[in-house]
Amino acid sequence: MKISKKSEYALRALACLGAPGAPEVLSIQEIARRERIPKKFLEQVLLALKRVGLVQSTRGKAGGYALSGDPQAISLQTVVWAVDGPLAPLPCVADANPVKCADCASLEYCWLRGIMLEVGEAIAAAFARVSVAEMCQRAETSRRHESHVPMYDI
Amino acid sequence: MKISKKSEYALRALACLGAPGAPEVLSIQEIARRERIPKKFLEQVLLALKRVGLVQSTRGKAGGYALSGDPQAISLQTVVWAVDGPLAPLPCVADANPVKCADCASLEYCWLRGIMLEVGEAIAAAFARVSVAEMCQRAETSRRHESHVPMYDI
DNA sequence: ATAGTCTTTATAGTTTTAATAGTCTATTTA
DNA sequence: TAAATAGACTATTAAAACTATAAAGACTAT
Repeated sequence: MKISKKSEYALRALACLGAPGAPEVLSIQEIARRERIPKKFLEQVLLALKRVGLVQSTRGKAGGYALSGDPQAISLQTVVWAVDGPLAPLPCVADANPVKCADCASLEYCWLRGIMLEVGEAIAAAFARVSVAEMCQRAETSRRHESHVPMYDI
Repeated sequence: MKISKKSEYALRALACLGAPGAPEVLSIQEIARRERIPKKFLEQVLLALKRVGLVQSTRGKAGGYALSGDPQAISLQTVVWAVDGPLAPLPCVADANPVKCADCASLEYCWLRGIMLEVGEAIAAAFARVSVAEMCQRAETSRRHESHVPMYDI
């Protein structure tokens, strides 16, 4: 039940782009440097975010990525969904394209699916509760604390 | 965010052992046959369940596995935990042995960890809401429906 | 034109998960 | 006590998923 590196990087990249005081537009390279994310991998992540419209990009010199849309209105569920697909504990629970398990008589009458459906909804709800804006705020608070963390804690 | 086959098999095996009308003791072979689970793999799953006391076993002829403890009092969280470990979205969120991520200043001040901690709790709570007894009941209801499912639905 | 950037596709490397194999120990029964 | 049946444990293999990198192309501002 772990989230992928891809999701983690996506969240960190968005927090980076939404950090107060940061330039609106940041290049892949710059984000990679700031968040210590492998650049080539980050490229794929940002592309996935772009496909669903969470960020926009400009090419050429001084180009890069910027947040798109209202950070208040975008939940982490949307982000994770964009890079990792549905938050389903079983393939048969995916909202978009549920795949029946080999040994189940039918989708409707699978008891395990019923349970996992509920679990999946709980997971989705947990991510849905946090907006990108709130995440950025939390990150900022954390950054302020970090500078006070003594070295032996690191 | 998928659960492992191991967890799925564990749940199915328990539902099999707790099915009303089923013999108290079932051999690995019998469970494997009923649930169409690879026998040797099921063996490992049942061992994991035994280690935490969810089932008990007897060897020799007429031996096998049986439920242990009160199915009402055991939640699916316990089951999944037994075979897959903590339901943590990130390694730093594990309840028992949290591992700090390489790039975080500290466990306490990581904003991502804060968020994932909440998500992890939501997941755990979702599993905790369902008891083994309830699962068995659901499975039974489902079995009754299955027999009425027309072939073209299968 | 050129430097800097994103885009796309392909592929290599690594880790995790799933499944299998083999050997050992315990229990019943003839 | 030997044969049959069943679990216990350790190790190995196979497959899939995930993470990361590479290379060539396309776009934009200067």
